[in-house]
Amino acid sequence: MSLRYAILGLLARERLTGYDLTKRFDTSIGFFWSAKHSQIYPELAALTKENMVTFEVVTQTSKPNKKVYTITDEGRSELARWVAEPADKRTVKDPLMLRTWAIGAVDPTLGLEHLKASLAEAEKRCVYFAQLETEVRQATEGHEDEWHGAFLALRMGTTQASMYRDWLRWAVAELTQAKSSAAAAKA
Amino acid sequence: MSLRYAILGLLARERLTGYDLTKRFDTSIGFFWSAKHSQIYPELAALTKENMVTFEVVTQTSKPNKKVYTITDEGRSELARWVAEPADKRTVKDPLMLRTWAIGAVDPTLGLEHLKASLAEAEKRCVYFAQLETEVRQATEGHEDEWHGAFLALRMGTTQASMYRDWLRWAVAELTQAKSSAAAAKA
DNA sequence: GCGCTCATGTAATTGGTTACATGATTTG
DNA sequence: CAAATCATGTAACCAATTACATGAGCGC
Repeated sequence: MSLRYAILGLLARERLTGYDLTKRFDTSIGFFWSAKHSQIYPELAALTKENMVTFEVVTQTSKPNKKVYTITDEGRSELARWVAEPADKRTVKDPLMLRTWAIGAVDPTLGLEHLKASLAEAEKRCVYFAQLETEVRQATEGHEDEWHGAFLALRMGTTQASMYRDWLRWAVAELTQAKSSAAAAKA
Repeated sequence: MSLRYAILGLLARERLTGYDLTKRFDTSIGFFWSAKHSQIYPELAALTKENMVTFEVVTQTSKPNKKVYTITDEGRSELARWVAEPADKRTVKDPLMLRTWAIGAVDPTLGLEHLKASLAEAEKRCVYFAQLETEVRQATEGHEDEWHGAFLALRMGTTQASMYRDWLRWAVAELTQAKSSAAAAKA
């Protein structure tokens, strides 16, 4: 039941289409909440039925028509009510960590290439978050209060990304060393 | 389909019951993979049918009987095959971050108490991970190779926990300050 | 011509949580 | 005497992913 609040939270700041929302869940806020379009469209329909949001159809010529959603007062107060509630525990599903955890049980040198690939992605992610942070900061100048929570969350994203990158660097170095010393032991 | 590999990974190191596995998912490896007993028992039944694991019934007097599961050679090679595959992206669902992100859109001072409560939990988590790391390190002395991956993963857990705690400390300080300056502006 | 972006939806399936069900033993 | 621990399972429900479906315009 949190997806609807994620949507309301986004719509409380901007008027967006289902397609826009999907992109947000895929990029910026994706590091703490994600969803696919197949989940978003039905939820928007439900929110419309409950008068939490309304939409306006915008006809376009060179692109498909779209529905631009706006949060209602009712939606806004429902969001406020929810924000004040205690939060559930966070859940993480990290397949890379699961694999890393298991490698020792099988072959300590396995999967090093995949780890390197993940490191490359993690580096990109760091750059992305650094950019995002400065962008958002500039775009919201003069409205710091309103965006305070968003900054706090973004900071977490940036920190998390660089921590993950650092871990990967270290893990790659560790396993590379383990591999070479294993090779030396054989020779 | 990753749950089965999480189970196989655990069973590759120890012989465990469904109950034991549930506890593992709830504590140690819970920070990168979690599951409830209602998901674990059926999966163990499926793995047994596919000859990935076998079990032995241990009759107990003062406690209910239990089934101790052992990984088979087939299970072990299936695990090895899976470890070498590229990993899916990790997904995070963090309701606290979602709420924090939204607070500015409503009332920047809302939910501070919950954040403080989360901080208290985060502090405990840090202590727990620090303990776990030294425990595992001692328990596995002389088998460092076999446990290398587990250490790498554990390190991530410890780092993540302290990063999360640091963020919460900072966020609490930020919001406390914002609250007091808002009160001063009114007076 | 091939794939990408924009744009919205539904259907089928898998993954995961909550609740139901039972019961002896230990600890506060 | 109430609550937690040990121990296993099923059923109902909700959440989420993958696949199905459509279609115009744009860049390479």
